[in-house]
Parts: sequence; C-alpha cells; structure tokens
Amino acid sequence: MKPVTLQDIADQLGISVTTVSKALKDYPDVSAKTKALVKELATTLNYKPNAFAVNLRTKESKTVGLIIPVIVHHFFSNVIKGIIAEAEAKGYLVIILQSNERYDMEKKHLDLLMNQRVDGIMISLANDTVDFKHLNDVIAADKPMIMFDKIAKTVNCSKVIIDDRQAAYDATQHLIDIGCQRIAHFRGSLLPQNSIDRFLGYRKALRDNDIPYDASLVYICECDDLSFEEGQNNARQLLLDHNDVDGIFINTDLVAIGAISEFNKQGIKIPEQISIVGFSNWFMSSIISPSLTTIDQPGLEMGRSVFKQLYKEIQQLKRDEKVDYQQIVLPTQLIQRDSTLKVK
Amino acid sequence: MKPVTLQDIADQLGISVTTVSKALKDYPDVSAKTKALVKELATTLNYKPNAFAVNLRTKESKTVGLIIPVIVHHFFSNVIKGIIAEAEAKGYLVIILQSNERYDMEKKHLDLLMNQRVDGIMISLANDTVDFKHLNDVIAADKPMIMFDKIAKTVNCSKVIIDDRQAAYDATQHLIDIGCQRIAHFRGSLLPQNSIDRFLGYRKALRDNDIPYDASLVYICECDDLSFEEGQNNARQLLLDHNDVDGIFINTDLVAIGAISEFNKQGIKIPEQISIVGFSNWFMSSIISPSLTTIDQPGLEMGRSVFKQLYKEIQQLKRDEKVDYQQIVLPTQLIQRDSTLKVK
DNA sequence: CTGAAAGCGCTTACAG
DNA sequence: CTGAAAGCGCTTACAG
Repeated sequence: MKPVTLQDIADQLGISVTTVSKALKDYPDVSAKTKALVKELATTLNYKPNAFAVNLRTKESKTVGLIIPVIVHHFFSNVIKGIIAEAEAKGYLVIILQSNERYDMEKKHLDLLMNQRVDGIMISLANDTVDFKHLNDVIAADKPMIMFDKIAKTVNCSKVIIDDRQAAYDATQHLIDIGCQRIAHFRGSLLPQNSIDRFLGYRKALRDNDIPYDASLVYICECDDLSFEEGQNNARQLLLDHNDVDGIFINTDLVAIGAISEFNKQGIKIPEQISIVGFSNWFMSSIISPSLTTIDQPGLEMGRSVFKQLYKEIQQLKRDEKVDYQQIVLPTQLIQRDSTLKVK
Repeated sequence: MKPVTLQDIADQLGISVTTVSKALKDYPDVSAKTKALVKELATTLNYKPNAFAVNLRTKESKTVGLIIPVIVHHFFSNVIKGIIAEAEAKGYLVIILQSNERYDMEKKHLDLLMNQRVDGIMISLANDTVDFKHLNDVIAADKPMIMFDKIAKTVNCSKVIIDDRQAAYDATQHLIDIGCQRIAHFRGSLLPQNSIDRFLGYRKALRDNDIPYDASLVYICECDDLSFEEGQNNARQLLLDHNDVDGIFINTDLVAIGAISEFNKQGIKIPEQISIVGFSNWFMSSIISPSLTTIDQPGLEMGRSVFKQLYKEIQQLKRDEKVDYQQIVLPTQLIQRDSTLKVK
C-alpha cells in the first residue's frame, strides 16, 4: 500500500498542500479549525512525512556517522551505547562502521558517510592511521567531526579524550605509594598515541620519585585478540628476566588478568610479592581473584560527551555561528582493589 | 563551500543535466566522447551525487536499521559486527538502536526506523516484549524485516536462530554421556523464548535417558548485569540444597564462570565432583581455569546470515517478486573443555 | 546521440 | 487566513 502524502490529505479535505504542510507544523497563520481538521485526518490516515523529501529540502538527515576501530570490545561498546543514547534523546540516528584498526577501511568509511551526507561524524582512529588527509578533507568540507579516545593531535577539530598520561602517572604513583621500588610496565604496541602516553606517564612517575627508568622492565604487547595470552607470556618472561620486580603497571585489564592468571599458576602471591595495576576497569576486573586495581576509563560518559559536542557544532553550523572547537578531557579514577597492597 | 551538482557540470560543459546524469551512469545512448568529458570534469570537481535527491527519486536509501536488546554483550556485539560487515559489502549502511530489553523502547525505535524509511529492519526482541502489533505493522507496511535470536514465533517473517532446544539437549546429553546422574540446570528468566527452549531441551534429554526430572534442581537467574554473581549465588545455594549433584547445565557462560569461581572457592573439584557445561562460548571461557565446556553460539555468522536474508528480501521486493520467508537455523556445536570429565 | 520536461514529496517566500 | 509557485537535486520516459 502506498504511503500517504500531503497531497492525499489536501485532496481529501479540498485544500492546498501548502496549508496542510503549515497546519501540521503549527504555523501561526493557519486557522485553528483547519489545523484541527488536518491533524485529525493525518492521524486517521497514519501520515508520516517522507524523510527523503524532508532531507532534500532541509539539507539535513538527522543522521550521524560513527567510525570505531572495533565493536566487540568492552570500552568501545560502552562508548557506542553512550553515543546512541544521547543521539536518540536529540532525535538523531547513528550509522556505525568498524575500521577493524585498518587505515584503508577507515578512509573508505569516511567517504561512505560523506557521500551519505550525514549531519556529522564521530571517529576513533585505527592503530594504522598515520596520514590524516582524509580527516582534514572532512573538516575542509565543513562537516562537523569529533575525534575521541584515539585521536590525531594535529587535526584541527574537537576531541574527547582522557588524560592517558596523567592516568598512567596516577597508576604508577599508586604503586610507588604502597612501597614498590622495581616497577615493570606492560605497554601496548608502539603506534597508537594512547599507549605512548601511558608509557610516558609511567616513566614520568618514576622520574618524579627518583626511581631509575630501566628499559628492560618494559614489555610490549600488541593488544589484539590475544591480549590475555600476551599477559600470560609477558608475566612468564618477566619472572625469567627479573627476580626483584614488586609492581607492574599494565596497559589494559585483559592483559593484566592474563598476567594474574600466570602468577597465580606459578604461585606468585599478589599483591604480597607483586602488586598489579591495570587500565580500563573492565567488568571482569572486579570479579576475578584477586580483584584488580585499575584505572576507570569512562566509556559511557565519553560516548555521551562525544555526541553532545557534535550536536553543539551541528547547531552552530546551522545558525552560521563560528564553530567552537573543544578539547574535552574526561576525568579518570584509580579504583583500588586487592591486586595492590593496602597503604604502605 | 557549496557541493557540486549535476547542473554545475552541465553548465561548465554547455550540455544538459540529462546527458550529464546519463554519462555518469554509463547509459549506452551517450557518446564515448561526452562520457569521457563528463567523467573527467566530475572527478576534477570531486562531484558526489546528492544522496538525499537520489533517495527521493529512487525511493530507497541503501540504509537498514538494527534494533538490539543490548550492545555491550559479547554475543550481540559479534552479531552487529557480522551485520555491518555483510551490509558494507553490499553497499548498505546500518543504523543501530538499543532497546535495553524494554518493549516501549523497542516500539519507539521501530517507529523511528519506519519514519526514516530505512530499506529494511533487523530486530532481536526485548525480554519484555509480549505484544507483537508493532512488528506486524512493519510487515503490513511491506517493509522487509528479519528477526533473529530472540524472536516471536507467531510473527510471519524470516527468522535466523539457533536451535536452542537441541543445543541444550546436546549439552545435557553430554553430561549424561560422561556419567552424570543428578543434573542441575541454571536457567534464564521465565520470559524469553530462548531460556524456555533451553530448559525444554534439558528436560527432554533427561526424559530420553530415563532420568527423573526434579524441579528443585532448576535454578533461575535473571541474567542481567549481575549474571556472574547469580552464578556464584546459585552455586552456593545448590551446595546447601543438594549433596548429590554431579553435573550442571548453565544457561550462559558468564553465569557458569560465576558458578565455577564459587566452586573453586569452596574446594569443590571440577570436573571430578561436578561437571559443568555453559552456553555461548564467550572468549573468556577458554581462558579461565578450568576452561569451560560450552555450546558455541555463532554470533558473527548469525549477523552475516541476517543481513544476507534481508538483502535477498529487499531485492525480491524491488523486483516485485513474492518475498520468500525463511526460517534459518544455524548449527551450534558442543566445545568440550576441562569443566567436564573426558569420556565415561 | 542529445535534451526538454515531468516528477519524487516536501518547505517556504510571496501574493492576494 | 489560504494557495500558487518555485525549488531542493536527481532520474527517466519520451521526443527529436
């Protein structure tokens, strides 16, 4: 059955399409009587405006795009949830694409969203991405875009992030505060800014406390699907390499949980022999034994904040105001649990 | 800067919009020379068709909608990943909405998608949903719709599911095969069809093996965010209620992992004293100790299959063919690990 | 091989 | 208070 149009309503009431349109939108220059008549018939016929026509006229689709490195990931799926919730509240729908941590996909998806003429774009970069032309193209086209979590610092747009360096500093400082002297770090792969920043925070905390930095205490893991195993492997290797480590700051909870499982297996007592701090506050971290001290990374709030900023910029653009780029840094928090010693 | 239109290209070349449009789409009745000219200028000007106008003309948006109970969930996020991957391959974008297991949200979201005039809809029902009018309305409007995983059997449309009853039967049969005689079941809440079917599969396996069904061996958990704790609680309660249980079939891996953690804590040996089979094959299940025997629930394949079927129906509708509803049942598989005894 | 014209369904400036 | 008309940017049946 064919959808009902304004024309159908106009025909049935013997009035013009113009008046029907205005009546439905409560224009002040339509008589109350006509409005009532139109609205009643619209309800009866279950009239829904044709979104395609409205989009073409208004040049906006009330749809935004999201490009994310991976969906199946606790932190990112929380971000998605936050974005969708906030978007829905403002009457926007969200198209989601996954780059799979690949630059070529990310670029292609950005193109798809631009061609679809979404009203705005939210993006967290692939580990792969080192060239930013595709991002600058979006900005040059005056399309509102917000970067979050995995960002390119040099691209001129709004960003929502956590202070990875400070959070890592806090994590390391906590280990120092409870008395650790030889502190290892399991870091992420070399490229993404996050793992660099977390490493820098770790190193700065050591420096500020006059603890010598020892590169042999830093273990790298790629943090892909194998992170749990990488945690186990690094823990095993650490025990072979060093016998004096009393604390580890680990880049991601899943890796930390792998490490804990290996230490448990080998009879290393946590936190008595080695204290461990993770990063992200995954829901399993409060559940495992011993529960994991970690940095809470607020995914849901990040998602909300990302959409809110995008919405603000869409409004500014519509009103021809100057778009006001923001760098929003969300607070993180150290959650102390049983994998680190209590007090000193 | 204003986007380039067909009119712009036509003006610059001194030809008509019609010819430009046809040239870009490689109509056979345009000269090779004109085509070359048009295409070159289109590339130079970086022309992109206005999707809004194309949508209005063609009455399709190459966009589909997905309504899912929860995003932050291993199984569902895998389904999403599968859907997006398959959609992208066919040139479709996916709008995602989350019902949060609430009927009112689900209904509202379905409306949003219909008003947006997406080309098709994929939906997995909220636990809440008992009235199906909103679903039948979609079908009455001739909008292709696929239900998956959490479906309403009585709604007349294509469905992609696993055979929950058979999978649960297999899980229970496995426990019986390795010698278990008193088999408990931790089931999901009473409403969703899945947990009913899994319960029925459990009961049928008992019957077929002449093992008396004992209602006191069935424990319910709501399976929301607290599932891990519910697993612990049910395990604790089970030990108080019964001292002869030698096997448990558990509705969801996370609950099973909670139960294992409780049994570990209380010194109950798994699988020597109690064998455990879970359901879903969550990635943590192969990692914990002891690793969990479980039913593999193929989320990624389900996502792919859901979009493929939707695509097929969209094509059938476009060609005015009869839409051919399918009920697709994906195979599940018992993955044996260390939480159940080897052989008898 | 090319183009004028109609139309998708809406919105809104303008005239009466 | 109402409506004729233009236009958003495309596609396509039709004429020449």
